[in-house]
Amino acid sequence: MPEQIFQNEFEKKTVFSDRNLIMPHHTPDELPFRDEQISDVSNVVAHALKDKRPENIFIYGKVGAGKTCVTKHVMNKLNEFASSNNVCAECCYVNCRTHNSKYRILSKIVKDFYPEENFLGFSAAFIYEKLLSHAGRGNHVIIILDEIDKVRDLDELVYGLIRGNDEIDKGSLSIIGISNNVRFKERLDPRTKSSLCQQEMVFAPYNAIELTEILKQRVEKAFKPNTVSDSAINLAAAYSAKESGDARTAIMLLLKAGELADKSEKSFVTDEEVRKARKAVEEEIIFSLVNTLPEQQKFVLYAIAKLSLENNPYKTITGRIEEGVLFSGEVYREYEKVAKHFKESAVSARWYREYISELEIYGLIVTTNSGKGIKGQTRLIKLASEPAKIKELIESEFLKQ
DNA sequence: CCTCCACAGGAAGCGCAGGAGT
DNA sequence: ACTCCTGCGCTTCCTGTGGAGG
Repeated sequence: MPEQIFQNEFEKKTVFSDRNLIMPHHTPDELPFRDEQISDVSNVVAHALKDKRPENIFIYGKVGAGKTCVTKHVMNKLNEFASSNNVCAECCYVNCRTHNSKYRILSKIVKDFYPEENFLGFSAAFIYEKLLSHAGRGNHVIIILDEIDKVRDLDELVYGLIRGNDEIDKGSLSIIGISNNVRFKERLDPRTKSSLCQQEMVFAPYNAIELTEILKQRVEKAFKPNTVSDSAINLAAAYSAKESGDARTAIMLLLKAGELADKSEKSFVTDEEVRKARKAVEEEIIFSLVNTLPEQQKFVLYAIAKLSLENNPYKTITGRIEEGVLFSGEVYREYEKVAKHFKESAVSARWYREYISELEIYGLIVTTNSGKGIKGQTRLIKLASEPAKIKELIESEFLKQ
């Protein structure tokens, strides 16, 4: 039986030549339209090769604008160059989503330098000293903090690392911070801010033309020749450019489209696959979004979906007629019923409004302020996607438990 | 014009979990 | 091991707002 499955899988036709090259985490050798940024980062980092401390860099840009790719690319090149020329400069990459405190970051860095030793359970001070003595031997250490906004005690971390430079005669410590959150910089301690932002760089999102070129390059490497039509690539680029200019989702879109082609045993990826892939990706996002919602918020969303289905007689708003539009108060009362049904107590009306605002930020619902024709001031709520699907999704979630 | 309605959203404060300091 | 502190989710209370209706 397994032999049969293996044999089938082995013989299965595929449009991919090397699927790994189109996975989201893969760092490509070439980064189109980022030459300027690469040389900017390299110029700063290059000081380390001349036994000088590179300035700290703060890189800001939206998701999928190539921030991580560019820094990782420069990091790899620098590490290569340093080791082949016997220079004591090294980069160390930390993703702060998983290492989100000073202690975790420091242990991760030290562990990278001494892979054979185990630092679990050692005090923060010990690990800090270990890092300092490593740098103090003449090493120029550049620490890349990706998603730096996720660090809980960033002020202390930055302060500690900067101050560390005063305590060592040789070598140095520098930071490259990467973030996609604009407002995060504002909450920083002014001293942290000024030392972290010695050099500031902004990565603009890609436009449709650039995305097309990026996708073409990836397709050439990851797909078999002539399996992806030009218009499919253009479509994927156009979708992503319109929404965010995000290269990562554009690439994901093509990966998904390729998978769909394989599944239906087609040997080409066309517009149709890209369109289907987009729908699938959207649904996946909604699915995971809804799944991670707190229970009470699921009740609220469920109440909205339920009412949207029931209230089919269209609600009239002066001048226009819309389907599935609900009043805030009406939803709250329904939500109370839903919560009661599941034997949970409902949150207060005030907090329910916070839930509504949050659901809107997530893009699960759309709200507008009531205008003329409606008593008082209230919000009109509408589900952003199909009510039946949302209702079904949440119902299946609760049946599982 | 005033009052009422049906909410929006700010401010203060409460209870709790979990991390830091001792 | 213990306190202390802090952030988080939430409630309570309150003021503000814009249209309906008298």
